[in-house]
Amino acid sequence: MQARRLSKRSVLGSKVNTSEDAQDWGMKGARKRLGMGAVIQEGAEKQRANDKEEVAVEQQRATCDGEESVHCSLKGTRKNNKFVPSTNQYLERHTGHIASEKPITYQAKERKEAEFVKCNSGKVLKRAQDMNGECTSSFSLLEQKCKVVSSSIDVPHARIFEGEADMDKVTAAMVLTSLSTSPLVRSPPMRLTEWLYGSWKESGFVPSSTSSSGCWSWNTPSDCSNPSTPSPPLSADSFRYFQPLNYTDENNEDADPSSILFDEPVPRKRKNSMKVMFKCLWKTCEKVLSTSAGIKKHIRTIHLGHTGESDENEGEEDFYYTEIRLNTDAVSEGLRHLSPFSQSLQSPTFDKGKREPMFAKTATKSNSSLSRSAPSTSCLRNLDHAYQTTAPVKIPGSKKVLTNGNSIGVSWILSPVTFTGTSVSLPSYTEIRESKLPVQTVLPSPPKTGIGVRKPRGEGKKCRKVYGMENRDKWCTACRWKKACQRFPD
DNA sequence: GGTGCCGGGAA
DNA sequence: TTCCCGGCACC
Repeated sequence: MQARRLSKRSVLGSKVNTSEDAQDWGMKGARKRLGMGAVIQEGAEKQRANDKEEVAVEQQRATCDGEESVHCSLKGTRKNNKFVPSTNQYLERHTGHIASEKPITYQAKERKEAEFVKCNSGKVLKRAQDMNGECTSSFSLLEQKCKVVSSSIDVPHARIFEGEADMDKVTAAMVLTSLSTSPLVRSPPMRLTEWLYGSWKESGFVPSSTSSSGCWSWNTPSDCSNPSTPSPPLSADSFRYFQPLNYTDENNEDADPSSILFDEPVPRKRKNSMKVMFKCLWKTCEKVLSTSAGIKKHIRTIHLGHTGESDENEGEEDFYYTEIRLNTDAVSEGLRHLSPFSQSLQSPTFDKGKREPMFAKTATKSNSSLSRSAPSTSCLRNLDHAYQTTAPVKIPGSKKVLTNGNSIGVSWILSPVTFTGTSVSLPSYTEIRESKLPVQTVLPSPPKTGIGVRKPRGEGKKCRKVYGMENRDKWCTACRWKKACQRFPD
């Protein structure tokens, strides 16, 4: 039975709340909320199916200002179409998983009556009850602009089989009738990692026979005004779900709600081939937002724990995010792969999971020192023994002019050549691209016969020949020290 | 072999 | 930094 119920949930939902979770919670019924349209038609006749109280797991969606929404799997009870989440469920706000059923560490995050919990690992948890749609008002007070939307998650082909609407739809219909307002309806969120790993299409989810409807819907008992609009199906166009949900994003104009509210997705206007996103570099945090303001707010709020809008530590969050460019331009893509910055940003070997915030900070802060110190080593050496500098090294694929101090190619080209002995990891931050690297003019080397070839012996007489071994004390210091003669230089 | 001097060690 | 020297390349 359990499996049957669980199977009703969407793929995305099943990722959020696995059947294992349900077992652990002793769940007797995991209900999926379904498309509203069909529910309204068949709601009454199956109302009684919801009259009994049962342990349930609700999947809900919370969308907060400046953040992508998260799917929450709440454990609780259901009676008369009212879902009452169990108390003391603390949800990890990014995944929606229940991270704890006990408060961990109360931080100074209290806003109004709700609890805002931050555990030692840095995760910010929120009590499940506050995430519940029925607690929208208090949650809104808590998060101010936050909206909490209860929803299940869509299955693309659900609308095809709307005729098979079943009890679950009825349930949704019943809830609908109690709704009076609704938050802005958003498309189902899809986290970057989930999208990348294709959990949606590759999880092998097959709708059960009891419910083939996979429409994702929203069900906020007290906060619903656009109740019956089915969401667009996930498809190849689901790339657009990269666009994080952010109510206050200034750049959100391309996240046209109308394209989400209706069946047929409106093709997103394409300003150019590049889509710049901002990715949180906090350990284990994969958050990607479309604007720097959004990611800053995310970092400030979630990771740094800054509650207000104070300027305290202003700018610190800059160290914890990076810019990524989601492009559709293959040419520029190839070019960027030549850059270490791009590589560090996009290379699959870039281990984001191991990136520590402090590393990011250090790397960025060392930016200036890096650009100061490392190349200066080269310069010093060039100045010290300019006559014996090694031959110019060709960098395949590089056509950068070394005399351009602002070019990002400078450090890149110099690093493998002159950073000998010490591996220098270049920070992968946007700032370095824009920072004014010290002008690093590589001194032109005189013609050489080859690397490591000594300078031709000078023709002029040296102290040794002039004064002879007998008068060694008359030699110049360099000659006495078997260095290049300073008295009779070539 | 003589010479110039680079590279590196010791104080 | 100064002093010294092994060792290499050039003549």
